Amino acid sequence: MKHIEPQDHQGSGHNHNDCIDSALATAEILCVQQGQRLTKVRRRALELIWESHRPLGAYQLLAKLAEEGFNSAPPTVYRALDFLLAAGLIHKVESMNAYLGCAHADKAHKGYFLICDDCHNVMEFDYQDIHAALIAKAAQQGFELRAETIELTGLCAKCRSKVAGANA
Amino acid sequence: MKHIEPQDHQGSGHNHNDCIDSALATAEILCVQQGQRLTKVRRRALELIWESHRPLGAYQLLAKLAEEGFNSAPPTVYRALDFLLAAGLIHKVESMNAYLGCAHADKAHKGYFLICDDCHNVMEFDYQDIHAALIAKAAQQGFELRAETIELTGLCAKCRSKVAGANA
DNA sequence: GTTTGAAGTGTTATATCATAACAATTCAAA
DNA sequence: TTTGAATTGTTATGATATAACACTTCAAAC
Repeated sequence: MKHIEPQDHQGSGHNHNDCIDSALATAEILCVQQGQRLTKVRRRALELIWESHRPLGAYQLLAKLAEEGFNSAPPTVYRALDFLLAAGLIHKVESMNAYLGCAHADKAHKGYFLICDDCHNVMEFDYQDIHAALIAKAAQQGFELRAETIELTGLCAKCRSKVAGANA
Repeated sequence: MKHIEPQDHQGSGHNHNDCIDSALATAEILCVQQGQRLTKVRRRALELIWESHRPLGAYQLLAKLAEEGFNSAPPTVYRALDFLLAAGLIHKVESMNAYLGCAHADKAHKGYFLICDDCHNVMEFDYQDIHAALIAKAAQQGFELRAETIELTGLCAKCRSKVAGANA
């Protein structure tokens, strides 16, 4: 069982800017390697998604881009999102219709998420045991797995103690 | 590891009407037990969802209901869907924005799905091992699990052989 | 350095999914 | 039968996403 990589860093006492910088650097390298162009709007979209501590909706992102002088029509943002998704630089959280920076874009992986119902923070985790079990389970049915959407919701540790405190 | 309960029955040589009847009968019993009212529109919505072999979109369902003289405004269908979801009689497939009859509404369970990218059929499966592992994994992080969205996409056995045949 | 063609972007319009708010009706318990 | 909660009707709007076609950019081929 591997450890969780926290996707959200609020309160963890470190400089989130480092994460953004690191994610952007990784993105640049990956795009060059794959002959993809990380254009201005794509790059800025990725930064903005990373700057948000929570999954960002397409129209929230569009508003931020528009503020900075980018074209403010929906296709702009959806094209950027499509690119970033295809490049594995972000994930879509299906149950929230929102988008999240991926902290390990350089490693092939699935996005497994723990989503807090209260603070809406999301942790991405990697869990090879479950992944292997799901592949095996699907194969048993003659099913060839392509993608996995694993989104778990509930209460994070911080919000649980907050609730407990309120009740005390 | 438990066996898969096929949610879609096309080609499996049995009478799908039996499944619908059984699901409806279960629904009636559950509603009575819980003091809930399975009204005309709710009942018919559930039947229509079951009659579809694939997850049904809210507006597809709305169109079918409208054909039969039910009110054709969106709130009608979303209210029915909300009721059926809350009662555990249907599931929402988040990655498709579509709704699916639940074959074991009488047993508390999570909806785990195998979704074919090609024919869009969906199989629901129950997998206690994974469920337990996910709970444990979440608990390890101090996270209290409430709901799970597990949606696996790929190619079902039938579509795999179809593709193989086309290439032969 | 010009051509050229593919990739990317701008723009308008529209499709698709979902809910807010308030009025009217139904239905069972008091 | 009243009465109040649940349900449904109705209008409007919000939220998410894509189609279609024109225009621009940019790098490789010439």
